[in-house]
Amino acid sequence: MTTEIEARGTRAGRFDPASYEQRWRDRWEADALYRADDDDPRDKHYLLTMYPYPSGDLHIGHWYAATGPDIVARMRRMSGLNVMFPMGFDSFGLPAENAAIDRNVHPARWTESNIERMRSQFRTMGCMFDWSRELATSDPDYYRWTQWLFLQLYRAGLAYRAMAPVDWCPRDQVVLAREQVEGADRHCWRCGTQVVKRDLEQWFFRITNYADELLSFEGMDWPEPIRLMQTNWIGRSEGAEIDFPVEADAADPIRVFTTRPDTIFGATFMVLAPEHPAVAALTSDERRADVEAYVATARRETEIERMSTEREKTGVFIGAHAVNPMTQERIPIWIADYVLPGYGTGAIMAVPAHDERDYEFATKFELPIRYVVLPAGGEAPQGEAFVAHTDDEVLVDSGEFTGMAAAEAIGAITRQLADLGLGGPAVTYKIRDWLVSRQRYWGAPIPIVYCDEHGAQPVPEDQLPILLPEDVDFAPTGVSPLQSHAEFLSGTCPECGGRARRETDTMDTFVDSAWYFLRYCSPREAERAWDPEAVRRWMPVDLYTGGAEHAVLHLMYARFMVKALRDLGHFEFGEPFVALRNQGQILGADHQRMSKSRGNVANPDDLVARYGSDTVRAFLMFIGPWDQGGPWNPTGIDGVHRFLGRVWNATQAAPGDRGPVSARDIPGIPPPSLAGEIPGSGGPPADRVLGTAEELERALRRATHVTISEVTGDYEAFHFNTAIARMMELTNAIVRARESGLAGTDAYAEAVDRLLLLLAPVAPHITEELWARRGKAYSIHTQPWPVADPELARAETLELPVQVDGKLRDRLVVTRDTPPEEIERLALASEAVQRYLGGRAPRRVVQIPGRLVNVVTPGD
RNA sequence: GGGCGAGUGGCGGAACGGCAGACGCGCCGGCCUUAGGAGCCGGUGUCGAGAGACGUGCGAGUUCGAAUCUCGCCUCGCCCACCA
Repeated sequence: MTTEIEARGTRAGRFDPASYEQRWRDRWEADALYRADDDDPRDKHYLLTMYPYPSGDLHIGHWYAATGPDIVARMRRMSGLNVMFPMGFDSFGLPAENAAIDRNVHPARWTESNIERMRSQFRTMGCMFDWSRELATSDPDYYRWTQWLFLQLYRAGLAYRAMAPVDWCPRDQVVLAREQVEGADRHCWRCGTQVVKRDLEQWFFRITNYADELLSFEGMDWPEPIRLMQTNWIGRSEGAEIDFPVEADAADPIRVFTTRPDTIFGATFMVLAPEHPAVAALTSDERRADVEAYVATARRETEIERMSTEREKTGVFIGAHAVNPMTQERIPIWIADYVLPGYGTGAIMAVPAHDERDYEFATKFELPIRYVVLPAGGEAPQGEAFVAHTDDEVLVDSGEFTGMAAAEAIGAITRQLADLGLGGPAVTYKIRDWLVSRQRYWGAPIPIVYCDEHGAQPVPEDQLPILLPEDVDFAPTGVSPLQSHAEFLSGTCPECGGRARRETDTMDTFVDSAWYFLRYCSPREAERAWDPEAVRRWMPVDLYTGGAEHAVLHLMYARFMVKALRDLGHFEFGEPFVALRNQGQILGADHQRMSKSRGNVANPDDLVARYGSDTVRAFLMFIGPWDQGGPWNPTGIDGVHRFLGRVWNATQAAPGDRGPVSARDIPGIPPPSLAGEIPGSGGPPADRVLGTAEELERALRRATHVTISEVTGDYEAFHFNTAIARMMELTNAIVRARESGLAGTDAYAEAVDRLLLLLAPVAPHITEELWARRGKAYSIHTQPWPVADPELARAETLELPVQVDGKLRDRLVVTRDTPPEEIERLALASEAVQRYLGGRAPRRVVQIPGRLVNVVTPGD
């Protein structure tokens, strides 16, 4: 059902989106209007928006996310670029398997039907997706190459297998990557269940090799918050590794990592992680029972309990001593779970005077606290650690280094330790290698077999893909359903040709998405993952858009993958995404994240059926800044629909159509009461004054060219809401112009044509329809982008605000070339200004040319 | 606890250090109508009859001039969180 907007005073047809939207989409499809041609001579432009998981239905958030980049893609194409804007589906993943368990439908069938539904919903949006490049990661033609990629990384030593304590989701029965464990309570990113630790043999990608390179964002136009999050996640710390000799005979020294080697004279004890390999050997007989009990407790604890800062420090003395290499002092060795096994060396020198955690521990267990760094001339604080790290700290009580500035001492002490062969400068990172094994069915099988004789062996590339069998049992048992599939399990060792057992884990779906942008370049390539020529042509992605929630997941994995493949010689570039923009998230009406379980998912289908696709697109882009998002509220969509209705009417005015006249509301025409007059001198009422026809046309052209300039800038900056506001203003000006009898003039035609071109990226259907109705050549979407003429955009008169002491008191209308002395004279002559000046001379008159005048009174 | 970001009418939101509230919703009044839940026209920050005064979370500061810059505080959101 369509709202009718009466076409007053015109012979235009009804504004009825249902009558043309589908028709134009069919035409674009038939003409392959949006297909990106590899051989196009124009400059390439690769614009990508993150592909969705095929969850079932396209919701309002998908529309919101896709419309923004679609607008930019369309504008850039009209600006003369050969734009590729592909779309596909991230179709491996757990929900498909859960659907299989819950509803007894095979994941493949469930995924296929979801893709089909979402593809058709996507098409109603009227985006310029190049569907000829569509891909789905669960397609064997795709995951064959995901497996191939695994083998490339394996051969390069970037994929390895290790026993590791891993985060395990007890509900989804699957291992998670560190990046997939969220929040203070350490819950699963997917289902929210608290994770537990498990020791398992797992496959890892060596992303830590690229930690330093991933810290560099040089030449990348990425949002600052994303860069910060990645930087913090990588967590580079510079400091020193220091060996502490152990008293026991024949024991190796214990190596610690510290960022504050300048505090070593205050190291009064050592703490090892309970898991530290030296613990068992160093523990004295009389302490062994306590130590073993503590280690066992620590092992049983969940990550949550262990990581809590609130919790009181615990630990035990292991009955051994080390020697502080600087003081030669004998210091006790403790174990405590606040020292983490996976970071640094898993052991610390404890400096309670200068570390809050060590301070708390020392206080509880009555260990000595010695201040060795203090503010210049300051005193040791009472009852707390001194952790500040500023420029004016000096060492005290530190032997030969006493009196040295702390910043300097860091280097000096590290050097001396290095000279003594007791360590040296070191760098550590928080980031861990990427755990890619998943004990699940619906993913790309890891292409490895295990031979009794030859161990883990890569599957030869010519045997790819390793296909997922269809006939499996989907009960969630904690092991992959593939483990009970005899036929799948049996493989052949490439070394000896003997029987080998297949790896049954599949790959994290983030492996799939770490390279899909490469596949889009040559999606039908049968013999290779990609055609190097096509990748050279299209990559890197010029502009990538998507949600900020992928800051440390997908976006970092994709960067890693590209750097690894570059180093393997597959291409030259080292970054996949030159520019990145994040859309905000559309929340449910209840301000919560939209989810089926909350029942707050807004579906656009009803709105599209009622208002048409263009109105929904324009409304979504109008509600606020695109990068901000917000709770979904369809109130106000009528206003946007009305706007398109006014466009419909205004653009179809026949010569001679006119209505009541009001020059007042055309932007650029100053209120006539002020024009050319001394302010305050009065004049005829605004709404009865007419400009001449020539003046009205000039004003309309000015409005047109100002709008071209502003809308172009707004689109480039992703400020779609203000761009639409500007087009609403131009539309209102055109409606007024028609009422003034301008329909049929060149200025009117120019305004209408430019408005349609500017609006085309936001509302592709109505603009195509109106373009055709105006007898213009198909398609509006291949027309050149309008360019503003600065000469026409410039107003010949200026309206200057006149302030007194910074407060607006009057306005001055002057011609552009009025000299400053004249402006000052007019300002001072103003009645309002005189009132505030009270006969006194101004202390000062500030003029910002073309902006305003501020008269400063002498004051009291 | 740390880092980042945001607080503007009844609502969504505008505003290179220079006219606060663009544009739209809603509301009020009018027109047109058998009718109006359509459409069109006008009004709409708050207080005040008015002139005018006051207004961008709170408090200071810089400036001729601050929603915008600086400092402190409050509230909300996101990310990280015993990372030595």
